[in-house]
Amino acid sequence: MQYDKYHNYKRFVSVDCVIFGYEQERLKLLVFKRAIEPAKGKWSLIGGWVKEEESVEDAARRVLHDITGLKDVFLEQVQTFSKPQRDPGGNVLTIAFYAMIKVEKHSNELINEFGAQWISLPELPPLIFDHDQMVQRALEKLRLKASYEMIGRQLLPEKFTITNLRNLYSEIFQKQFDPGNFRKKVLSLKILHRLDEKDMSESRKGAFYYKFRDIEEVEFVDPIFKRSI
Amino acid sequence: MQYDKYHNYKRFVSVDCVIFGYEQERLKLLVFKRAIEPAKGKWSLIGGWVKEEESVEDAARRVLHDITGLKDVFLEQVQTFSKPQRDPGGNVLTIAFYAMIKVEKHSNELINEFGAQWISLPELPPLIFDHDQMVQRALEKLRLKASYEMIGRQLLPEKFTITNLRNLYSEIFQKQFDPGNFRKKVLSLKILHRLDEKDMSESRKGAFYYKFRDIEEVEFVDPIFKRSI
DNA sequence: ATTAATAAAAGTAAAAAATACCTTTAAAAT
DNA sequence: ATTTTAAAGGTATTTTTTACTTTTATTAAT
Repeated sequence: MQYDKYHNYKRFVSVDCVIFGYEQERLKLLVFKRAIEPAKGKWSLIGGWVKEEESVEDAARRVLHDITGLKDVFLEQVQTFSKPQRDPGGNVLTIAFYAMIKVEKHSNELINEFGAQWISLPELPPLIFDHDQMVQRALEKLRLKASYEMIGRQLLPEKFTITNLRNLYSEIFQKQFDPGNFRKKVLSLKILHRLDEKDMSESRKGAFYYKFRDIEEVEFVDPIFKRSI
Repeated sequence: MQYDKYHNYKRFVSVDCVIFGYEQERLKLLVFKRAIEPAKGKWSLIGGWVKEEESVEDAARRVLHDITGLKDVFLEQVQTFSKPQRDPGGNVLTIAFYAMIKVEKHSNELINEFGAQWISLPELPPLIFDHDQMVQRALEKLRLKASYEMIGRQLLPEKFTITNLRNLYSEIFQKQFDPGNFRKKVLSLKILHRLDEKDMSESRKGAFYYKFRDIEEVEFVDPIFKRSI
């Protein structure tokens, strides 16, 4: 390697994952009891070392797979955190990711084994190191994404009602949306497909189940907000 | 250090900077003739090693200062690039940043010394490694930023005309904006302060110079696009 | 001194999008 | 048959965006 003389510029590199899920009409985060010192037993995000022969995306995907048993998870970089003192155990630079997973799909045994728990945002305990910051930035990213495209495909179960989708948005933005206007907006995007089945648990009339149309069918998705620039 | 047993997870870490400037009514990038092997003499972004005792932001700021002589430059993370084979010289993980600087303010001697050049986007030559990707992602970030807040404070000279600002936006988005509507939008944000002086070089009537109001004066800046969510 | 030329500045009308709010509907429970 | 409920489907108002027109301040030419 030509850069060997620069060996003192080497750093520990890890990834940390902010894992979003949606369960019982609440937006939740998968958090863990940390398994190693320092801060062993404290609440934290799940993370892992980045191996020499893998990219940070590969590492995050590997960590997620080890924990949830899931492949093909939605994953996006949040930001790199690199203050030399951020981790009292050593000078570790870490790349934060956020993921969205369908809670009902992942393997619970793995989660129990790792001392993990799904916790809704308002109930989230303080996390170790700068993990609270990571959560904050991940939320910002999620909100930004949700504001220019309709998300839910990665979080909601296969079939869901418009009310479920609206409630997901309420959870993400911590505000209420007008049911009629939200429905109008969502349906105008033409990304959903109505099933012939209804969810009868919430009302007399029942609410039609919908599912997201396959991405291949959807030629062009309008942004949620039309903008000129 | 408690993590010493994990020493094989150490990686070379560098930063690379996409430096935006605005000169002669064109959005430009500061690119460099690479000084070291491999790819010595080829066009590249400016980069540097991240030292053990600094954050990646500190490193990027240091690199920028060394090149331009400027402090307090606008700087934001773009994304981490980490494919093991991205740099043929070694397995280097790099955090890309983008910066905006006022071209007229920086020291030209430093730039000449480093074999640097301001080049407009359409004229940009192919860059080494994955630097073209970095430029693309930086541009996306810049566009996103410019679409929800009025930028220009970091790129334009102290005083400028609305036409200058509109032209900057045209360069960023590669499209024309209606002069009347752009003016109306910009002035409605109340972030500019009109001077009593005119630029007479572009028209008989002359165009008033403006400058950005101090950030302290500006209580709340409307986003460029009002959105509900 | 008057007029022509120019981009800046200001204004106006139409279209589109967002918002607030109202009515009807389908099914279940009484 | 009636009541109840959230869902579904409106409608009217307001706000924002877009397209286009008119006026203005100044210089240069006549």
